[in-house]
Parts: sequence; C-alpha cells; structure tokens
Amino acid sequence: MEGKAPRIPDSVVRRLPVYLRHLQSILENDVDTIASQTLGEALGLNPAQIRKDLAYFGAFGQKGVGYDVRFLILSIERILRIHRDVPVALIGAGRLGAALCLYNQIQVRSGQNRMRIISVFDRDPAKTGSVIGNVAVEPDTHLESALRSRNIRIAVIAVPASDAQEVADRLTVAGVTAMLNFAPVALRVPDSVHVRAADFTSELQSLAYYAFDE
Amino acid sequence: MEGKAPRIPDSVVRRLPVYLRHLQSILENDVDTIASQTLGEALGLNPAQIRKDLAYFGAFGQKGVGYDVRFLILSIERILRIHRDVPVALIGAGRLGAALCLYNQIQVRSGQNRMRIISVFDRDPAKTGSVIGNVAVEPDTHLESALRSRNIRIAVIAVPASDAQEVADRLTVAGVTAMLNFAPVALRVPDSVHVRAADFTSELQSLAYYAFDE
DNA sequence: TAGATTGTTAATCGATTAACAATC
DNA sequence: TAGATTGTTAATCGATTAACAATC
Repeated sequence: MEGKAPRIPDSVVRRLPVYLRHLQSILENDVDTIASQTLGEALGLNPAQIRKDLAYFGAFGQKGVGYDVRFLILSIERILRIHRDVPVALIGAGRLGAALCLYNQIQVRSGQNRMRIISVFDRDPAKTGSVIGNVAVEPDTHLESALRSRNIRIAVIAVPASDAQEVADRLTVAGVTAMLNFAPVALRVPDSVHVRAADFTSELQSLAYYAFDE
Repeated sequence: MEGKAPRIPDSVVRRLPVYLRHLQSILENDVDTIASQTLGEALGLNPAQIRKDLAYFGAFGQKGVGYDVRFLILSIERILRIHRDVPVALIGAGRLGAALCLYNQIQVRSGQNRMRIISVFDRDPAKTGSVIGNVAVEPDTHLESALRSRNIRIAVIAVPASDAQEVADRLTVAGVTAMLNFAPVALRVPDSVHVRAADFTSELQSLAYYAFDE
C-alpha cells in the first residue's frame, strides 16, 4: 500500500541536518513556531526550497501558522533515522581521527548529536589499547567481526591516503553502507555504498580560486 | 580584449582539486599522458564532464592523444591560483584546529599542498604563546592587523559555534574573502565572501539517512 | 472574516551527459 | 591513412524558484 518511493535528492538530505541544528538552537530561545520565510532568512535559503524539501517526507506545517519547532525537530530526526543513538566506527586513530572522536564525544554528551563513535580501529600496535576519551583503540584485525557484531553501518575513514581504498573495501565487505572519507583520495565502492568526501586539502584548494578574483 | 568572463559553476571549481590530486599521484607512476576516459574511470566521473570542466578555462589537451599530465597539473594549479604558496589563517586552536594545523604542515612539507596555515589565533590566553608544530598561537586581538599586514585572504574557522559568527564578521572586515567553517552553525556573510561548510556532525547525520534504507 | 503561510504545481534555471566535427 | 580523443554544441536531466489555491 505504501505507494511511490519518490527518491530524495542528496542535496535535500544534506540540508536536513542544517534545518535541525537551527531549530534546536531557536528552541533554546523559547521559539515555538517558525515560518519557512523566517527559517530561510536565518539560513540564507529560499523559503520555497525549505517547504519543498520537507514536503518530500510529509506535511509537517500548518497553513497560516508555520511549523511547530518541537514537532519539526522530532520529524527530521525520524526522517534521518537519528531519533535513537546511531553507532559509528572510526578507522584511523591518528591526530585527525583522535580530534574527531573527542569532538564527537563532546557533541554527544551535550545532547547535540546521536551519531556516536563507539568503535575505533588502528593498524599501529603502538596505538592499539590506548584510549581516546572513553573509547579504546582496537587492532584493525578486529574490524570485520566487530562491525558485524555491533551492527555498525556507518564509518569514518581517517587513515593515510595510501590505506584508504583497502579500508573502504574491508568496510564494504563488513556491511558498512555509508562512509565519511577524510583521506585525500577518491574511493571506488559499489553503488550500494555511499561515500562522502570530507577532504581538508581539496576544500582549501578550491577556496583559493575565489579568494583572489580581484 | 579579454572578452567574456564565463562565470564558473562552483561544482566545477570543487572538482579541480580532485583532478589535480589524481594527476599528481599517477605522475609518480610515470604516466605522462591521460585521456578523459581514463581519468573518469579512476575518479568515477563522466569523461565529458571532465573535458567540459577543463574547457571552461582553455584547451589543455591534444585531440587524439589526451592530456599531458605535467602540463595539466601546472594548468590546474594556475587556475586555482595555487601555483605559489597561499597563506591561510586558522582561528581556534582547540583540538580540531590543532589537528588540522598539524595535518596541513605534513601536507605542505611533503609537497602535496601549497595552502599554508601560517597564522593561528585563539582567544584563550592559556593557548596564546603555545606552538602548534611550527606555528605560534597568537591572541585573537591581533587578528585584524595580522591578517591585513600578511595579506591573508583565506581563513579556517575552528571555534565553538557560539563564537563563529563574530569571528566571521571580524574576518570579513579584515579582508578575508574565503572561509572554511568547521563550526556547526550557518554563517551570514556578504555576497562578496565565500563560506564553505565543513561540519562533521551534519555530514554524519545526513549519512544516517542512507545507512538504513534497507 | 482577513491575513498569513503551507503544500504543490508549473516555470525557470543550471548542470550533466550525449553526440560529433575537428584534428592529432 | 586509420584510430583515438579533444573541444563544443545540443539534448537531457534535475534542482531551484515562483506562483497560487487551500486553509489555518
């Protein structure tokens, strides 16, 4: 009975966390209701785009009134599947990986985020057994069995570029379906796996183009 | 005489560093020439897109042959304005900022990147005066004067969300025209300033959507 | 009721892909 | 010359924005 599965553009999915974050922040200021116009002004987005984005998933507002902030927060959390804790793995416990892990723990503790890095792996025996915040670093030989037994579907790759493709391959086999890749290399994965590039160097380099068109 | 200024889509500008990185890596394997077809296969992109992207800036290939790897590397570096060292400022010397700074130094030292973080600022007097790798942390009171005197146009924002808008405002006044924002908040800046969001939490949250559509 | 604002359809805009003449 | 591959134009596809009836 479910009917059509409309296929949601990635650009829409990526804006949802932005909406969510702003809604959470205005809730602290006791704002109960918000119009797409107001939200758009705060985020620098077209209000029609916001309404259309939300309408992909249902009708969450009230005509003439706007959106109930609390209800919209809960709705977006359900859409994204982050209405409960989501276990995440981190591969690579170097400086960047460790910083991301500690940052994540702060966000989780303050209630801003339910994506939790609960497993960290590294191939370096010197790192294995050490602890980052409240998570122990495990040897990467445990990777496949640990991910499967903990039912982890999302992983952050923070290993050197030379190791990243091999890690992606192993993660794919272990059932991971979404990866955030900080290594400066393009990863090849099956169509069923989503990879998002999060490469510091590339971001900086592309910004140089805009910085100097005087 | 220069003629039309074609206005380049941001999606094109953001792919250039990806092309560049791959070209640099194949050069190490003594590949002298590459066809858009081959490059596309390696990066998971349509070869027509690669040719069109490059054609925005000129004709860099040879019909029937392909692109000379060395020449294309130099050409893309010039297009992006990274054919010489580019000074970058980092605001916020917390764990994430420090990790990014050290990571940047490794990349610069190994010759993979000419975007150099040469100035780091923090408002915490406990951090001021300390050193991250080979860069000293300066008090944020120096921000405007230091950026102007060093002619810095690009900045990385790695401060708490609550401080990020104020930092962006100050950077704008100080003449910064491109910012990479790691704080989990949408920044409002004049149209003349480019802000790129690089928010770990949002990226992870949007990935959750894809991880569970079983 | 009058004013405001949604949800949705239609119009616009822009980016990607296909096709192919030019040419190495 | 024959085969390969670019640069570019045209066709397609998809995303954003405008407009407005529905309705709170």
